[in-house]
Amino acid sequence: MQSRPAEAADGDLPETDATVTASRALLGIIARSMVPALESVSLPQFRVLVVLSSSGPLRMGVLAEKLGVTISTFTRTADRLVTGGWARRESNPANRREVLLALTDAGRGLVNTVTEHRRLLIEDVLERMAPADREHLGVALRAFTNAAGEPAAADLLVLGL
Amino acid sequence: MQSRPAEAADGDLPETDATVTASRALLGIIARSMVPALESVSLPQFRVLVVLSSSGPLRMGVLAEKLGVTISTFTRTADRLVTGGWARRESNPANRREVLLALTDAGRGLVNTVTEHRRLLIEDVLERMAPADREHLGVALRAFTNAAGEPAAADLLVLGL
DNA sequence: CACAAGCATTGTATGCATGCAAGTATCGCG
DNA sequence: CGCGATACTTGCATGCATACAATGCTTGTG
Repeated sequence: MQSRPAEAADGDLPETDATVTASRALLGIIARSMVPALESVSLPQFRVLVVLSSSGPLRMGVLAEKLGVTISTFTRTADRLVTGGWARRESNPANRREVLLALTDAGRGLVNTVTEHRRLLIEDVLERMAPADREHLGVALRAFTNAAGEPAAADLLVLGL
Repeated sequence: MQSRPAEAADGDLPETDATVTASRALLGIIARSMVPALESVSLPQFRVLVVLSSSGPLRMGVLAEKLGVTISTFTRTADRLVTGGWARRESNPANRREVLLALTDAGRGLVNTVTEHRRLLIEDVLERMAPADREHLGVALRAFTNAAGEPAAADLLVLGL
């Protein structure tokens, strides 16, 4: 019934457990940082805001593609974001059949709030660590990130960021 | 437009960036590990399975409470899980107005698959790190987890685990 | 035993996400 | 200039999540 720490299988590294556990802590932080935003917009909607905030205005079709939904689906999502005041439709003067979706200040603010909140929470934890541990963590995490490679953007979007 | 690494505010620790970045890598892993499961059940449904897998059978009301939804909402969710073969309703002989929800083997298997997949992905990354970095990571992550404290179960549930 | 309290399911209704198919406006090429 | 291709939007339909109110058993207590 319980999730025992696995009977130390063959290839098991002793660090695996620590990492799995830490990932839960980190997840808790990430989740907590998103709660306020999710009271304003849905997860799929928030994903759109995140994408826009790191890319700038994009065409409807491109966004639909990035999010892995059909264009028609995305049209409604965009409708809701626009209605909510989080995003704005802009027409491209150079090609009037294209519609660009852009963040409003409110939309950008929502994403920034989450990002900053998350930073604060993480910093909070770091500040409670011994300086030596903290330094080691910095070095080791860089190595970890390196070894992990770029998380496919699509993967991250599964969970909304 | 871009998410600049913040203009090195006052209290900023140099490790914050590394941690934020690593958290993205970790999130990518977690997300990827869940993708297969999410093709079978929805996120809210998966959360139920996760809770059950670490607690054993629970009463409907308790589960609804844990998930932060009304009992009526949860009844339907349970319906879907039962229909899908992931969970089973059991009546408590000792108190026949109570209904327990329990994982089926399929349900337990689904959760285990995700957990194991996640472990594998993490181990994969760790194996690509220099042994020294890996050791440091282990030590430092334990300290991090410690400093972070137990992530409130409710927080974790926001993202489905 | 009768009745209030406890526990879950059902009826009803809303909103979001999603997709297929049809419709509309615009562009670009011949 | 006209017609096929592009880029979105709309109509229509489904499924999930959600909640409030009403209903139906069960328990426990007086």
